[in-house]
Amino acid sequence: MTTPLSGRRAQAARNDEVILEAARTVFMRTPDAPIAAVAQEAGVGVSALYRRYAGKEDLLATLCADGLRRFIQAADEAERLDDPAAQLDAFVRGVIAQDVHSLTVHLAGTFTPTPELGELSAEATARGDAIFRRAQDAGAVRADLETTDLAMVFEQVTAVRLDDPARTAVLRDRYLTLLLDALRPQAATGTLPGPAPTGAELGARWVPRR
Amino acid sequence: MTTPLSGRRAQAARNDEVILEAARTVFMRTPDAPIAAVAQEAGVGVSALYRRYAGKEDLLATLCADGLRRFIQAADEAERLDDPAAQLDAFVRGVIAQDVHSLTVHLAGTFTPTPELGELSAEATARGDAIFRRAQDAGAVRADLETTDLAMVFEQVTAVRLDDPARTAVLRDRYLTLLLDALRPQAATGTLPGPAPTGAELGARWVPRR
DNA sequence: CTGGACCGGAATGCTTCGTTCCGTTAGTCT
DNA sequence: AGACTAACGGAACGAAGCATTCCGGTCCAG
Repeated sequence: MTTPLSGRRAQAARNDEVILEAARTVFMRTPDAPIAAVAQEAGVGVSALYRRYAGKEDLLATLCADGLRRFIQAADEAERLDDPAAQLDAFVRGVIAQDVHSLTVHLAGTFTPTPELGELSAEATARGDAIFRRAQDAGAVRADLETTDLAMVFEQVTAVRLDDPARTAVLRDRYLTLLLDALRPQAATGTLPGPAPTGAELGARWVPRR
Repeated sequence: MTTPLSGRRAQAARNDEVILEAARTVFMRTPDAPIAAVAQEAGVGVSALYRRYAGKEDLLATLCADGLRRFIQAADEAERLDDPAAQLDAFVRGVIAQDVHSLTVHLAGTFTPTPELGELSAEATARGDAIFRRAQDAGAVRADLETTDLAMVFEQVTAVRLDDPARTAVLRDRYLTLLLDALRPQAATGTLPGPAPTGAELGARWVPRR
């Protein structure tokens, strides 16, 4: 009943999930890990991987799309709250908790983008933008910040990384809390220098490097 | 008069500087760049490099020591100011402006450490600690922060990185300003979660990986 | 004029992958 | 029961990237 499929076929179906999970684990830790590392983490041979994905790019693109869906899902969950400030808080924490950034931006540029990824990316951006704007309109975010700054906040917190994943999560929570405090208008002592990142600057990361 | 040494020897002496400068530029942008990239940036052949350094490790260690000295120098300059709060501000901005973090932590672990590096590192840590403590004692820094948090702030701001170096500097200034605002006691809405990083956690990055 | 310090850059040998190949196993079907 | 074959594990292969070495040239110094 847990597995409607029997024997061999069930094993294969289970492997689908195990492999995807292993890939997420491995590439989150090391974006340029070899395929063999994923196989080892999953406890399978490399051929089990190539049976499911045409190549490394294919796997990476799948993971990236998955990451964008998690990003959108984090927006969904956050928007269930009433207060715009609470929404932004929940959204940002959700994105960081799932380490979505490692799954998207850090993987982007290692494969040629598909149309689907473009659409997902556009939706993700729009959703984050909406949440941010509402919080800002509600006076919960200092006026000299823009939506694109959010991407950089993700980038910065994601840079906190130790060998131990659990410890990393705790530390990220620490600095995320610090940064969320910083976003409030009350924290401002002056005006932030420089223009915020442009969409083009952020989008540049999606084009394959070299 | 610009070159007391003549002809061939002068060229060589000039190359010393050009090569080190090129190495700094290249490895700051790409910590795992090939030697050939440094040679190209310097406009020389690879043999000019190997004439001066025993190998890549040697060059990297030199660069790393140089970075630590810049770190200490940033502390020197900051301490010329009177106000402890201003000292901390100047120190942090100085470290980021020179991208010292890319020159030290990001390079560490790619070579076997020398005793000299250990000493430099210890001094650098102590100097940063002193500046931080004074600022905190003066009430300019929230009480739930520790010196080791400073390292993580550097780590995070350094993660802001675009293709254009000039633009990167501007953006880092933007987020550094945001973070410096966040360090003040007035910005706190609660207590930061999780313990700050330990010295051991930060030191782990200096041991060669794998 | 000439020896040799300095160089530029090709050649070398090694390591690290992505991908393919082949023999094996264990459900499945008659 | 006895093939048949989907699904594997993992070694083998070939391509790339790179640190380091080597082999002529070049151009002062003496």
